[in-house]
Amino acid sequence: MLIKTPIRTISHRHPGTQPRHARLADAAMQASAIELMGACMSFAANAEIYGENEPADYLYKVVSGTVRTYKVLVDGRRQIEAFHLRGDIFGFETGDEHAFSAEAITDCKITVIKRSAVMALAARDIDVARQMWALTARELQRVQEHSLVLIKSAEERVAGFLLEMAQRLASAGAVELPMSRQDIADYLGLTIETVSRTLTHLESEAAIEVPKRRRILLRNRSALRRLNA
Amino acid sequence: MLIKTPIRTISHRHPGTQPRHARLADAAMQASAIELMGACMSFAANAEIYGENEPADYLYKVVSGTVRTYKVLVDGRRQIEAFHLRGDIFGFETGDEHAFSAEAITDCKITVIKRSAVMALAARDIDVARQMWALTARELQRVQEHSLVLIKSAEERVAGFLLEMAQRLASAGAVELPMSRQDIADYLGLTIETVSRTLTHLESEAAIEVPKRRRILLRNRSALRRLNA
DNA sequence: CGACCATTTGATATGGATCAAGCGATGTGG
DNA sequence: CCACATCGCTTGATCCATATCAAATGGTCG
Repeated sequence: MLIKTPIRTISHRHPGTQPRHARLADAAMQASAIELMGACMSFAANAEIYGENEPADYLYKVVSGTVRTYKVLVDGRRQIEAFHLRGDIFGFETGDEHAFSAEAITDCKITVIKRSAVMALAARDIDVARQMWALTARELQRVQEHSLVLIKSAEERVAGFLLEMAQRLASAGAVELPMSRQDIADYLGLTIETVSRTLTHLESEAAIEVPKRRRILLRNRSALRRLNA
Repeated sequence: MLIKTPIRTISHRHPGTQPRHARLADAAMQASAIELMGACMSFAANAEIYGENEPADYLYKVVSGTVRTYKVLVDGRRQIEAFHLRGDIFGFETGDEHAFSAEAITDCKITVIKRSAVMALAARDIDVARQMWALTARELQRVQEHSLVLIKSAEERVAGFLLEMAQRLASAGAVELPMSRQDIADYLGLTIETVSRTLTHLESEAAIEVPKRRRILLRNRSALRRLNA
């Protein structure tokens, strides 16, 4: 069970951006208060956004592009914890250090929010506190679902992944994957070879079609859903 | 990857307990406000506490005994999401339905708290809101760690499990396991045979000692920690 | 004592990892 | 514009960890 993934670390540190103070006008609306207080930053593909064990001073919201958060185990295996797409917020860890590393998969624009500002806000404004709670709860749900994936067979994992991506990318027709096969493998706890073979197999069963490597058409969703157990 | 676990469902429904209103004196202390508002109930070993998809109207705190929360996949595989020991709070799901089922592993005493009461409290008292957030965040962290377990080898999983239990049960010397081998297997995503064999193997390596089936002595923690990767 | 259930142990099968090679798209220098 | 290198991915062959099937063991409870 050894997977040696070469780790790229094109560092690209963000400075101590001072967010201007946010207005609270519309705290009930989805993450609105949080959105207002951020500073926008750009990251090139494969740039590091933050590293494991760094102080978790910021929250991040994806404006465009895709981000992976992951952990590298002592023996070099990499487990991708999540893919973060446009609109997703990530980086809110429990402790005051990041438990995962984050990297841009594609070129990204990301809103960076000082955590202490959010916390201060949450201490005064109950709606902000509840919003943060809701975000954490949703993340919990996502991780719970993902950990169910990890006990399934390769085919079930890949089918589930495709359905998840189709849903989250809200793509009519084709799913345009932003991530490499290696990323998918490390997300699903499989090897790149198994992911590749499974895709080939699903294609031979006419469940999917792969016209380009990163473009996948879901031809038979119910077959995929059936596999999804 | 088929695991057929016979599911026991000795039903034992709890009534609509009306918690008396809580005092807020000491909200800063560990879950104190929450503790005060509960009604205590008893569950026999293997009794169902709640089922998947039931309305999640209550929160639960283990006073004594051990609880498992789990999900049964369509094909009969059972994945145990968590073991809840004395002091743990469980049942706070994201939606308004339980995403998992909960059963008493041993005879249990459990404090049952009406969720709406907690929510009402949280809407007024920011400390309660933050406490709930903190609990959710801790749970998130636990699940994240558990999902890392699921990509490891059998030996790593079992070693990790023993260390986790030793820590949580805070047991000097021996770990007294409240759960069966089948429970352990379903928690670790292994079969009962593999769990058994792995324990035997760890014993033959003098990393542990198993004087009784449910009692395990950790003889060489650093060896276990090494395995834990 | 006898029956039952949980657990261990043994034999075999298999899904996915590993090792190795081939392929196709993209980019680069001549 | 084409040879050539490179990179990401696929395909093939083999191996191994863990599942599966089957049986023995031992602890518990009537």
